[in-house]
Amino acid sequence: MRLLVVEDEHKIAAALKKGLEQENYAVDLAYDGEEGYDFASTEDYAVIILDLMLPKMDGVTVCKKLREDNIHTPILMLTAKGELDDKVSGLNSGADDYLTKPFAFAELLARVKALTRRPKHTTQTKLKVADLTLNTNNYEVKRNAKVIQLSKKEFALLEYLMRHPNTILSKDQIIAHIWDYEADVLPNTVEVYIGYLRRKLPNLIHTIRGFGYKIGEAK
Amino acid sequence: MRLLVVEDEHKIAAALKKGLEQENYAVDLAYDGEEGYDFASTEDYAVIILDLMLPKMDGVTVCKKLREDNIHTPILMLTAKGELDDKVSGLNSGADDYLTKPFAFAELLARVKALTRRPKHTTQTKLKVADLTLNTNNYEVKRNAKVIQLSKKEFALLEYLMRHPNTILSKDQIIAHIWDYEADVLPNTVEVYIGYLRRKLPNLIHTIRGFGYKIGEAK
DNA sequence: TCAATATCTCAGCCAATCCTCAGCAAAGTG
DNA sequence: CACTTTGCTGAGGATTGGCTGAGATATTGA
Repeated sequence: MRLLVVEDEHKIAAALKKGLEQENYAVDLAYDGEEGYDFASTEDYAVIILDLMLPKMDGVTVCKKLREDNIHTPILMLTAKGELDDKVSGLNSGADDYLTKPFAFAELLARVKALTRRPKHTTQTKLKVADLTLNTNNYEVKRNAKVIQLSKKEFALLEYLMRHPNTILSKDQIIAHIWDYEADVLPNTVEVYIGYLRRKLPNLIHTIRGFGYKIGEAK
Repeated sequence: MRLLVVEDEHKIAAALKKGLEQENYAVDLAYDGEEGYDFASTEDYAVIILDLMLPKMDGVTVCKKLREDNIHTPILMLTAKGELDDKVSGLNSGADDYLTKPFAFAELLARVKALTRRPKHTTQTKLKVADLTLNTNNYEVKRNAKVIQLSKKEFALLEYLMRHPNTILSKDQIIAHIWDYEADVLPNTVEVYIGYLRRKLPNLIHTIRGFGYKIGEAK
């Protein structure tokens, strides 16, 4: 599935491209409004991720022009913090959803998935690994019918692990996925959260020294 | 595929050129920022490998100027250790990825491949030799469906051997590829690691006395 | 507002891993 | 065979990676 990211901050653009490609999307980048508009009106995208503040042509204008051209590709608008009015104008201009910076990548991914409208059975909302289930609709984690209480971060980490079974996820990947791009947390923080999860869910998360972590049945 | 390396330390520049050429890239070298900028804006490269600290014009400036000229060639920025802020400024200036010195050549190669975005099926992630498979996605090594545990260095060495089947790799080549250029390890270290691998994976790695090692079926 | 909870860092510990060394084995040479 | 060169391997010290308890700071909720 092909996505367009229109974002002038290269750091963010590069991070999104990398993350989305890991999730098997094909990603095109545009660095200003005009370029974004050109791409969007030439190519056929599943979703357009569009920053609000852009050089040459701002997001709202891009959005409006596309809608005038009868291009109804779903648009996810990125707005800087505190620009609440912009949210409104973003939605009025024809955007389908918005996200406030700084956001965690996992957050963006969830919205993109919602917009691609993969019917429910494709976007897994009930994840299962061994005797553990995680429901992303009601944020409930159960092990053998017993509910486990998790904090927000613990839940996000567990969800990420469970969405990538049989995959080793490095601490850096985990940080890039769970924390927002301004956060700058230490790898040790991941170790600590893995520790928390293991206390509540023993024998499920495995360390692969030098590489990262992996979830799965006891070996 | 043509690459540009902009690096003032001749030792590193030469090592990169040599290694990349062995991987069938054509490599141009530039030794300062101005020269690098000239090359980059004249020729057409698949990726630009750009040191941050450079005489005449630093990497960030080169990067910014190129982007202003609307040259969006993927840039891999090399930053010295401990210059964490530089990472940020590197990405903000328009670089697509960065690598902290000192790095192992294998590391750089992986990033270059990621940036040229040879789609997944072109960059082999599942290597196979005889009854042995190595998966670079989940770092899993299997022999006849049986998982073999390897340390990081062991894995890197095995991957290098498997990526060059029917090729004799000398100890020096192995050192240049797996260890970073500051490491300066003895050839004997390679012998030791070959020994470790042989213990875990008997009858696969062959010594060609005087030349090096080669992986393959028992002869 | 105050207490409970959550987030994140830090320092110290332990164990796996890395790498060197020295002695031995095997191969090559006259 | 004697001698040299090259490779192999067990032992062990140094280094690194990962885990955890303690605590400082931020956030939430009564």
